[in-house]
Amino acid sequence: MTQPDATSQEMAKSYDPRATEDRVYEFWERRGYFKPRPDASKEPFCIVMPPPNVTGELHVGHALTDTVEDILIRWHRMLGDPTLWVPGVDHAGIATQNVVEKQLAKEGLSRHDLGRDEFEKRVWQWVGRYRPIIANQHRKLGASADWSQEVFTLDEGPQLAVRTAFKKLHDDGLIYRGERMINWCPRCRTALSDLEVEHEDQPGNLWYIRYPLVDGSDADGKPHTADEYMTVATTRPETFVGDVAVAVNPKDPRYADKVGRTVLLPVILREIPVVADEAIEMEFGTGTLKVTPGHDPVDFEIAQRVGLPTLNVMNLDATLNTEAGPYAGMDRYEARQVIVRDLEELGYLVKIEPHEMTIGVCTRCHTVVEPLMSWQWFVSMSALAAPAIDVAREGRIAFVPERFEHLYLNWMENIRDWCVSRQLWWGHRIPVWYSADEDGDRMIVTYREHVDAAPLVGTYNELRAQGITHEMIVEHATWTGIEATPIVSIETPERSPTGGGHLLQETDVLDTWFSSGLWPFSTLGWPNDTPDLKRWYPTSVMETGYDIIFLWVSRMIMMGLYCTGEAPFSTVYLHGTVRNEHGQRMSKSLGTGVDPLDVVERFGADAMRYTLITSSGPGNDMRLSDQRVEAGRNFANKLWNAARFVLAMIGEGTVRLPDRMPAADAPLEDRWILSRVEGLARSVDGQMRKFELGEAARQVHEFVWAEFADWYIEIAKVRVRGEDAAGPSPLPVLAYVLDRCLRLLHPVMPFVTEEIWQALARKLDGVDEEALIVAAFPRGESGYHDAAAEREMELLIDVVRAIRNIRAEKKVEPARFIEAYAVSDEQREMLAAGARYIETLARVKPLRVVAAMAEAPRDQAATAVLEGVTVIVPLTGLFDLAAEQARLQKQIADVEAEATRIETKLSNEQFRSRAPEKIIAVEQDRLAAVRARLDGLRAGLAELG
RNA sequence: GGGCGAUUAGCUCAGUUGGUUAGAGCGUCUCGCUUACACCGAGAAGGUCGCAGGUUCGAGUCCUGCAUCGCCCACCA
Repeated sequence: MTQPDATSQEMAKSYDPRATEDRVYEFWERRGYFKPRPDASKEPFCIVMPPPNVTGELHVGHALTDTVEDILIRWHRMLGDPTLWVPGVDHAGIATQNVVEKQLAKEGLSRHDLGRDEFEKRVWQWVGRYRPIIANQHRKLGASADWSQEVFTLDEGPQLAVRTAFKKLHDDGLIYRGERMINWCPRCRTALSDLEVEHEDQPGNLWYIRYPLVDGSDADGKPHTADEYMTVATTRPETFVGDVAVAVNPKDPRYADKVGRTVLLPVILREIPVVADEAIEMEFGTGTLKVTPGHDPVDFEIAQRVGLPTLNVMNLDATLNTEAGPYAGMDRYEARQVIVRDLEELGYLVKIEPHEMTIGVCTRCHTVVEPLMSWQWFVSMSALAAPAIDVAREGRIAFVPERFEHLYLNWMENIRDWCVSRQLWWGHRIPVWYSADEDGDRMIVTYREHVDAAPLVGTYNELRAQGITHEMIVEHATWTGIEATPIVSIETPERSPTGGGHLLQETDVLDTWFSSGLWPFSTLGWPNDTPDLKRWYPTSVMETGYDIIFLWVSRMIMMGLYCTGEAPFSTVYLHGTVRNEHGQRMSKSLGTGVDPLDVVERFGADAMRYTLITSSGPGNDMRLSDQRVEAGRNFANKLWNAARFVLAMIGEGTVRLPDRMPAADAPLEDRWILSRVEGLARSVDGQMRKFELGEAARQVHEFVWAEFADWYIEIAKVRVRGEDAAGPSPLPVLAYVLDRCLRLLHPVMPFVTEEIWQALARKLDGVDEEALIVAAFPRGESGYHDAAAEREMELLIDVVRAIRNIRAEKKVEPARFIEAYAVSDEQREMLAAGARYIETLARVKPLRVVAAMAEAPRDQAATAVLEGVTVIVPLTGLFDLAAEQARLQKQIADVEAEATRIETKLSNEQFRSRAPEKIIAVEQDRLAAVRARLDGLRAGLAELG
């Protein structure tokens, strides 16, 4: 077998990710390991990657996504499941349009200067630049995705999927066009869905304005105002020009006699009625609401209930329109100032109170959003939501962590229709056409040939009558077929069904999340019944951040069920938000971001992956700091050096791995480490199945460092170097355990493990796998479990620790060998066998294993009492009687407290009668052990005098 | 106004069905350049598990209330 041109050279003293990662990745990719390997007998495992926006480079949130998904993918690949990870990129309509517009602005251009076609070309150039950058970044992170399957949301396939889904929804009556109150971003100049509006708390004012009540009319027919007023409280005085009524609560006695009368709007001099509606809170302000149905959703509803007209007083750029009389043309905030000033001058402003309020802003540009009436396309949600609620309730889709299911259900149960049309140029153009020949008078066209020229607005026929050709309209205009009949078609129609040939495609595009909702199956070929779709759909796991459950996850579930009849995935795994070390959200503009590639450059991808996956539990936010990544890097280095040692031991030869349970007379430490690594594999398997990926990684870390490196390797050194190297070689076990560790760790730290494994595998007999990435993942089914070995070894370790502890406390020079005794009856044989390890590891020479205290010197000796063994360390010259007494007394106090605790528990009748027998037995055993230790400690103290 | 999460060692976090004396990393202290690793090794110190009740033989873990912080949802102008 070949290897990744890798470790033919000597292993460096410390692991260098930069010298490894790109080469190893290239090896995997060249060998085609990322492509699924078919195995009809196994259940396929498929993840479709959440497509990052083409707006720019990956941030650390993407690194977490890649890490989690790559761990799952690599794990399943190693389990032998046919495994596919589909990568992709999102066109991100509004976001990408904004970045490209910003770029244009630097050249002093707007998109209108270029025109729609040219602008789209510019965006495609942007895409062409960033797609490879993004793909390369995924590679740097180690993502083992099948790059031959990479999809862009504006590729042919997804385009067809979008048109097909739109058509199906429309034909089923689930997409409709209508004039509704929507969120409008005056800067992006487009409608937004409710989810694209962020709510911010802002200090504002409550302006109290009084409207004079009308009392009959003057001789000239103009309304005559009485010296009575209705005072309203508003946060938006500028909208008073759009008021159509003043509303009070029908139960409010203060205003009962006013309902039915009219008031006169100052300045505008429009007479509007006083109406009653339950929605008015009597306690708020004056209990009187000015009703502005054109610019407030609550007011709109009131107007609908009471039967009042809607008045739009704003242009799409948030300046006031001609309805605003003297204020026409002013920006909304300028108008606010002028209007407040005017009202004050005219004596209509009663007072101003500071008032905290929440305000909606555009997610993309943070401009304050304007609620206004507009013709848009909507998806009717309730019918789509019902089955999507069922799949979660019935457990056909599982949420990890579970708590997010409630969040999902709560939102789904209160779902509202989705405004899907966007007045943008970048995106999936709505597959709707209007027939100019037939509906020319029912289409409003906005024609603009030059940017600086004011647009011409009229019906299609009116513009044609002015000499503007159909082609010019197609090129330079936007239009909306307000009352025209939409022709919905998957393919571009040649002519309308009734014959008209001048067709104009709807100029709006779809919300980016519309195509995102189709992602799990549009990437696999839907609507065509492709082999990929058959094989991989429904997918296995959808992994993404909990912050887009509504925006994305819910829509995939609804659209998946609707379009394919199946839930698009069986598990939703949600990760948290990665913050910087100060707990701040990452933000490019605030400069609080962490560049994942920079972290990879400094510490290596493995270190970052280990850190990301172990830094918090599933669904929880985390903080990423250099300090933590350093720990990950250190771990990679530790593993590297452990491997370096093992490989050096093996030298030029090869090793045959153990293939059966070690015999009972095999060395204790062999039986111990084999049992431990077996238990580790079983535990990791369990954690992985529960999606506790971080816990799995931590466990391997703990094992590699604190058991394999600290103890087994140290003991193996003694075995290999001792003069009595006649015993069995530790090499097979050393190699075997290292191999297990590499396999278990590979999904988390793929680079360093593959690099080491390639070097190791060449020295192993009986390994027929060609690369770790496709090697079998251990599941702890080798049958090496040995509880007795684990217990005995633990005791041996405790003996070493006890001696080290005494040495440190008594300040014995580190290099000096001292004499020590291990007194034990039952464990004599085991201690004798392990004596040479204890001697080396604790710097003891000699260790005398004796059966009774009488055989050990008691004068000027420190004592440590363990379970079944007492350690005696003679300290002639270094001994301090008082210190030793104090040491023993402290230990006695601790152990006595423990004994008392257990005694109390065991003498409790309730405990004895109600606790399970197993627990009682455990407590009894513990008490016996603690008492034995206590006896030993007391005897030791007594002997000191 | 609802909902969710967090609160465990100086710091950042684990602790997944309730059951030994609650763990890790980093930091701190004392030693040690011992031929895998100073990105290391040995030893140590450090925690009333936010507060108050409750359930239980037994609670960091379950229940109730409260506090602080954070997030999400929501039409009080």
